[in-house]
Order: sequence, then structure tokens, then C-alpha cells
Amino acid sequence: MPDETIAEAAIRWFRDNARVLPWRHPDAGAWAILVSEVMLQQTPVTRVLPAYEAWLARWPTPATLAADEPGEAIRMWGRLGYPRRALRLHECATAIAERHAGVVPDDLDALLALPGVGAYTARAVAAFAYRQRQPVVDTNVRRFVARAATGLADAGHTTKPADLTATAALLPAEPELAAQASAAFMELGAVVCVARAPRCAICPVVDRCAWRAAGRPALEGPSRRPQTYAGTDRQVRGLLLAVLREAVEPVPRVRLDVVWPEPTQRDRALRGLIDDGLVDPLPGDLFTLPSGR
DNA sequence: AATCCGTGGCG
DNA sequence: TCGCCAAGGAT
Repeated sequence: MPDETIAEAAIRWFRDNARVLPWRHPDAGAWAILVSEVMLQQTPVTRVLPAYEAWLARWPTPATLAADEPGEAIRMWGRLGYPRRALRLHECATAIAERHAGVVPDDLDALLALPGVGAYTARAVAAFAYRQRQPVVDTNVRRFVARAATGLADAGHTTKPADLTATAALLPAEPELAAQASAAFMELGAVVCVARAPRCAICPVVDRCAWRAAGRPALEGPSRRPQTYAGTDRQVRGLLLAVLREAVEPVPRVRLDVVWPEPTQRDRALRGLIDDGLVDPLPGDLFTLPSGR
């Protein structure tokens, strides 16, 4: 099919090769898709799957989550990481209940105004839940588009307006096909056009890939150095919050003190959690997950 | 714009 | 073993 566009080839491949994921099921509504998108922010699919099912079984609508305590959302989040996402998702559910009559909005600007919903998640919901023609650009799509359309080994570290433009240029005009193409681009980036060892041999777009045509040039710029985790405030925050997640009753400070020997960093981490609204201090030097009022 | 924010699995 | 990183967002 030499006349096939990149999007057409990707869609055709996606129909036969897409992973079966619950948020892709026809029964998945906008709320379920929104929940999945937030959970998938920086967390692998395999770890999201059980948490996603449990979350929706407990809170099948935004209103049910909004009616519960934010601390319960943090507890339910478990070990997905970045627990601020759980708090934001609770705030998001509250905003949907109060401002949108309990219905996840379909308008891009309304979605962008929701807590914890950024450029990626807003467009993902618009495209996957409401079948709109929106460029859905995550790290996988940026890499796929940078290679296939632009010929670069990878995109920059941060998403720029040019990434949206470049992706939108590849989308079919018809909204339903555009939504399918967006899903296909993401899947290709996640499964085939991966960062380390791209599987060009099975790529449905290899014939039209600019990067392949250029001989797969290597990445030029300096690689970003990921900061180490051990010994950081993030680790300490994680340890502190783990204690509170498991506790049924408010926890005395001494039970938090034992998770980290260095008091300055420990106090800074706890103060940070309180500032972020992830922990509530109570009279008597007790601490809990936030009850919400 | 650069930095911060968790977690666990894998080569 | 341990560095590396996986569907971002907020500041």
C-alpha cells in the first residue's frame, strides 16, 4: 500500500495489534478513561491495571469520589507513585461534580481547567472518550513523530507547541479516524518505536519513516541525568506516606520518626507533605491522611 | 525553563 | 548489582 499515509498504516496496524486494555473497551466512559490517563502518568501499564479496576469499582462516577474523603483517594492510590495525582484526581472529581453536573466535560478548555489535567491528559480524554480530532502528544508520540515525520532520533525533553502541530499534521481530517490514529501513534511509540531498541522490522510505517530513511542517526544533544532516588526527599516522603496509608488511626510523630534517621530531612519531608495537602497535622502531634475539612 | 514529585521491574 | 526509566503536571 504505497499510497497509504502514516496515519492510515498506523490505524491498520493498531486494529490487529493493539493490546487489550480495559480503558480501551467500548464500555469505558469518559470518567474511566480520565482515571486511566491520570494513573498512567509516569506509571507503567502493568502496575496501573489492578489499581484501575479497584478504583472504578469503588468510585464508578466523579460524584462518588467527590463524596468521599481525599485521604481515601490517597490510600486507594496505593503504591502507584506520585500520590499528588490521587489528591488532584479527587479535586478533579469535586470540580466535575460541582461545575459540570457530574459529567466529565468534553470541551478542551474545560478539561484543561481541571486539577491534574494538563495538555496531554485533556487531549487524551477529548480524543479517546469523545472521539474528537486532537493531537494527543505524550512521550511516546513525540518520539514516534520525531522519527517518522521529522527524521530525528527523539524529541526534546519537554513538550512544545511544535510537537502538537507536527502531530496534528499527521491526523486524518475525520475526527473518528483522527482519534484512532492518536491511539495508534501512542501504541506504536510504546511497543514498536521504543527509545532503546526500536523494532523497525515489525513497524507498519517503516517505509515512510524519515528517521529510517536518514539511516537512523543517533541522538545528538546531552542526555538528561535522572536524579538518584535513594536519599532524596522523595524517598523520605514515600516512606512517611506509606506509614499513614497503612494506618487506620491517626499516627503519633514517633511512628514517623523511625522511618528516617536524619531529623532535618525528615522534618522537611513531612512539612512538604503537609504543605501539599497530602497529610493533615492534628492536635497532640498526630498525623493522618487528609479528611477534607 | 528547570526542578520537583514515587515506585518497582528489568537488563 | 544498580542504573534506568514508565501514557505528565505544577510551579
